[in-house]
Amino acid sequence: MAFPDWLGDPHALRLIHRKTPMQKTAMKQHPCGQCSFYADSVWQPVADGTVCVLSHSFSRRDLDAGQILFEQDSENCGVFCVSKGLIALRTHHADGSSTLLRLAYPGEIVGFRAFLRNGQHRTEAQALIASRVCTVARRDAHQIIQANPSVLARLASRCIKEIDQNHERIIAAATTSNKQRLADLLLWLMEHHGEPAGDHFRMHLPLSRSDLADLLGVQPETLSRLIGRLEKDGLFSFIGRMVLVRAQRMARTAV
Amino acid sequence: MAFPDWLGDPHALRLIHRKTPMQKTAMKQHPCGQCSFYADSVWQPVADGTVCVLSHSFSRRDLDAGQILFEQDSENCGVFCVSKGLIALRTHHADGSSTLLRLAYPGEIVGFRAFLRNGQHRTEAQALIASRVCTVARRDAHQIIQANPSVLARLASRCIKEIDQNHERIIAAATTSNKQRLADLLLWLMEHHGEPAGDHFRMHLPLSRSDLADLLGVQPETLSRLIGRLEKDGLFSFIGRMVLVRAQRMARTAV
DNA sequence: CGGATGGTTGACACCTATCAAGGCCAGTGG
DNA sequence: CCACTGGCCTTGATAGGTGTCAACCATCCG
Repeated sequence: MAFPDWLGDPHALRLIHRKTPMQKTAMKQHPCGQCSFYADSVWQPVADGTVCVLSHSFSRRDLDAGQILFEQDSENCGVFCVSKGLIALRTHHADGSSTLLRLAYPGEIVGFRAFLRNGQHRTEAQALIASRVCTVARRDAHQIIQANPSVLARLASRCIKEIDQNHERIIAAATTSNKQRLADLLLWLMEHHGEPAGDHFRMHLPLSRSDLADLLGVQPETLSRLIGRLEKDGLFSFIGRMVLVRAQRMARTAV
Repeated sequence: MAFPDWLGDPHALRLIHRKTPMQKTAMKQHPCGQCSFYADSVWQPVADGTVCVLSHSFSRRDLDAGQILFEQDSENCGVFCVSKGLIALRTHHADGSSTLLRLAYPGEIVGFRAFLRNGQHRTEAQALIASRVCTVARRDAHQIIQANPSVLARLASRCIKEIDQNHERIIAAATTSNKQRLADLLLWLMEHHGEPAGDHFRMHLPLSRSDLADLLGVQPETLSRLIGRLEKDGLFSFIGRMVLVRAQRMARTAV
């Protein structure tokens, strides 16, 4: 299945990693050792004595759908890693409206901008579905980075990934129609949330219509009409937040 | 004058720094010591023995208007710092069209994504006006970062800045009209390239119309009409690439 | 029941992309 | 000198897309 570049590779962090016996020992003590994203974790390079610091300031937190992980303009209190579920990053504007800027899936880091600039969050993080987030407290995270610069390198590489995605999003907005981008977005979401249903695929949308509209940069009314047009094309069906896609494989140029 | 957030603060790096005698000595040996952006240079933390490595792999290059600094899909060969002029980062698409993604002014770093991912450039860098760029070769840059992690921290902070700007750009695109964003963009460019002319300000646009259109995410024909509408409003005048703005101070809500 | 929320639909004005044509200007070659 | 060309930009016509305002519906909840 073809994916829209501006959303990134949905499976980028879903990797199976083989472990040597030595690595297995290290993983036992490492707080991320149990995590399926261990190999790509920004904390993976932490070893030896520093693991204690990491373990000490490490905390897991379960979030219900709709719950807020951190508020906009709040002080950063650490580095958050999504372990399960789906986190939405949005900004609230002065006029009361808000814009959904990014989705963060398991394996992705959240709140690192505020952490690196040692300041306030410019976005709000909200769990869209039941989620689990692992946190490393700010003070200790700084200490760990001090002791182990390759953690910083991994953080930087996440930044690069995000800049790349932003660029793809800007390019997609300039070169692709809204209808096509909605189709791309839906197929991409289907990769995460979809399940087979006969010859179809089906999912429960984790996003409200207005969040979807934000991701495309259009008004909710326009989104509603885009959905109508997609449905008329016959590839998608919509029943509330249930979405069915008829073709399992759909080229980006097919719509 | 009010600035559009999505373009960043045009004076962010124009700072006057006081120097202690000790700093003055360090600056004499430091290749960036003469640069007016020394205090904020990503290489500023480099000191002592490592300065030799830095100086050794340091090279300056002057570019004419229109000249290419690096090509898209070319291998990264170092970290580039804009010292003078204006660099445009654009991507070329398969269909022959291209999109201007970012402008880099003196003090800004260019090509660091390819450097950090140790791969190819995804954008092309072109000098829009006569420019000077300082380069630190890749191999040595990696060595310097290894020896001095705070350089990496500064690079990461540049990444954060770029992500912030991308976010502001996405928000601006979703909440502001194209006409308003063009006015914002012109005023922002005026800060860099404008000069007083009586009670007006005047500048020679460093960008073609189609580059301007790219920055707004519209077609060139639309840009031409937006310019016409701005001119009709009376705040701007256009004669080819010469732009006059009547009011020195113009609120973002004034258009 | 009343009200809030989330979503859809309609009407309308406006904006934009697209295609086509033409103007302006610098460079080129007769 | 002129004609020609190509790049850059503008303008016009037109169809289609989008924002905005408003009404409406379904659902949930106190």
